[in-house]
Amino acid sequence: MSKPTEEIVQTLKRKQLRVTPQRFAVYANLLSRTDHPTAEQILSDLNQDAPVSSQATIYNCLQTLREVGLIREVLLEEGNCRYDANVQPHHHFRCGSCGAIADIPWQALQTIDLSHLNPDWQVSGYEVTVHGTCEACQA
Amino acid sequence: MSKPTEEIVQTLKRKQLRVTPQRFAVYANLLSRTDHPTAEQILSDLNQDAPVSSQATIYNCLQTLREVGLIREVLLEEGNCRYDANVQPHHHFRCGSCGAIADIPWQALQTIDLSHLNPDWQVSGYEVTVHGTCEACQA
DNA sequence: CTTTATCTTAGAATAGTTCTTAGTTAGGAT
DNA sequence: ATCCTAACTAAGAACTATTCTAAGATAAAG
Ligand SMILES: [Mn+2]
Ligand SMILES: [Mn+2]
Ligand SMILES: [Zn+2]
Ligand SMILES: [Zn+2]
Repeated sequence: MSKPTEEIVQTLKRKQLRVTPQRFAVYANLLSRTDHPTAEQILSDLNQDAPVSSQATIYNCLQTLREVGLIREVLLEEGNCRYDANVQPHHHFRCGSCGAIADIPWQALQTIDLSHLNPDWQVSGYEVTVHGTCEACQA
Repeated sequence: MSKPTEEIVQTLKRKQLRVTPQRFAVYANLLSRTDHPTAEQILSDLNQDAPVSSQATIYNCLQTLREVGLIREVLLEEGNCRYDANVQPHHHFRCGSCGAIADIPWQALQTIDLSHLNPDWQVSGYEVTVHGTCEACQA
């Protein structure tokens, strides 16, 4: 999922965003991982060698990136907002033991027919959350 | 979904819980509604006429009721934990405009085949979240 | 009735996130 | 190349949702 630097820069510019070191770092970090980190995890990852960004800026960057549709939130546990640079439709698996979240490709599950739901609703999409235990957490 | 008082009392006792006025009120309130309220909404609902419960007790009750499996959390928007007295498997519809959450009966959607997912995962269940706009929010 | 483990509560504490405000800067304009 | 400024960063304060503390109250068993 990791992209070359120049491609990331172009992606940000295409969204009319100034390419600051912090914003680049946050987006590049999210693109490089598939573990749906929290803001706090991104912060400590970026600053582990040398200070790169403040906490407030991480939150600002995440919010901005979300507003332009480059990243999205994943809400699967209380009080923990996780982020995902994969904005294509896909599903998630969550380990109830360790909290790990993994992607499930859209095509891995059959398409669900939503045509018989409440006709008053204007449906725009859906996603499936699968619950279970990951390999590492099985006794 | 509302149940007679005695039935609620018996349900709590069956779970070895002391039937306090506050705990009864929280559970009865949740049973009487299908809108997946937040702790704050339950609090103000219970106390609107006369003081019935403190904030801390609402949180305590919700946690206890969840631990014994009488209610469950519904996490569909950031920073807002909602509660549901319907603990049978079912799906949810969320209006992206007003945030309203509605139940979708389990049988309303076809069963999803999860047998071809990562075999290292021990799958225990799943649920579908449908996104869209509710009737009231359509222009 | 007594007894006591459980429960409630006000207020303090905590954690995640957002706000404020002053200084910095990316990048278009000159 | 330098200037200009709207956009951005950042430290700390503020805010909000939730949990903790510890002291008094009570459901319900005996
Ligand atoms: Mn994902
Ligand atoms: Mn529900
Ligand atoms: Zn796990
Ligand atoms: Zn709506």
